[in-house]
Amino acid sequence: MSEDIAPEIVLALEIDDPALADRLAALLGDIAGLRLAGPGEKAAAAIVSRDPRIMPDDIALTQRELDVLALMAEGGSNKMIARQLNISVHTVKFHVGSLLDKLDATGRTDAVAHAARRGVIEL
Amino acid sequence: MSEDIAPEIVLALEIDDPALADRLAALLGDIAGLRLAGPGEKAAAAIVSRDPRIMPDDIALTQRELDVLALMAEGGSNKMIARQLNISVHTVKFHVGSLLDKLDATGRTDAVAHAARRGVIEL
DNA sequence: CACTTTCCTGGCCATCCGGCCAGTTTCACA
DNA sequence: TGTGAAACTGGCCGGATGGCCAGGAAAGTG
Repeated sequence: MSEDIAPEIVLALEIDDPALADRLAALLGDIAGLRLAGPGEKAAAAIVSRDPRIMPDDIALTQRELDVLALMAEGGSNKMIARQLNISVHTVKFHVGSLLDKLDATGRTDAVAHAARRGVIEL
Repeated sequence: MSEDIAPEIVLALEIDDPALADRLAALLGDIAGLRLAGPGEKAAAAIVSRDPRIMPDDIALTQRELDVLALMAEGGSNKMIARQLNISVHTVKFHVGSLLDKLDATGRTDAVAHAARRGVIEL
């Protein structure tokens, strides 16, 4: 038993919804063997939002937009995405434009970041 | 009173490491107001692995690179980043180039995605 | 003192990106 | 049938991006 007592498990709380975050913090705040991570602290695991952060209907993404978005998140250029999906670069730009619009992003990098934050895509 | 008590928070436990998963399950198993999700059950949040996917030393990012990276993740253009950091666009490009190199990315979008995956930045 | 690292700046240029215009097809739904 | 949404394609063009070259200044280390 050199493995002396299990060290505390440090949990990062990464929840956007303040209400939910508060409730979780309260519930988890004083459990022996478990501690919430401070800002910037390294954690063994994180609690992340899994609620289908509902996307307002008017900005629901179409299947094709999701296809393009996924490839964007992989760092694909318009040209590469076009090849992957067997469509023209123009069409890719068209979908990218819609994505920037719907995700309220300034560019493709911003679009991917927003989508990831909203849980639309998983990095 | 009318605010009838907060409903249970359902947490999904998505940890690969069996040991860590077991310990967490044990710790969280009987907390009032909180319940672990069954298989397939929808959860309000999930506990995911956040193991410090260590960054090899040779790709350690400098402070300035982290500054630029953070602003990139916010969708900032080279010009905007330059203004924010009070440096020239050329210098921003220089740091972006280093980032693409170190993160093995094909472009700024890819760089941000990689950095997020590695836990270098938080989206 | 040399030496290295980090940070900084400039020019040049091919390519990519995103916004604008315009159009066609297909399919579901009223 | 017509009306709309989605997907697709094209041209055009200003600006952004990224790679290449070349340097300089400051701080820390041997």
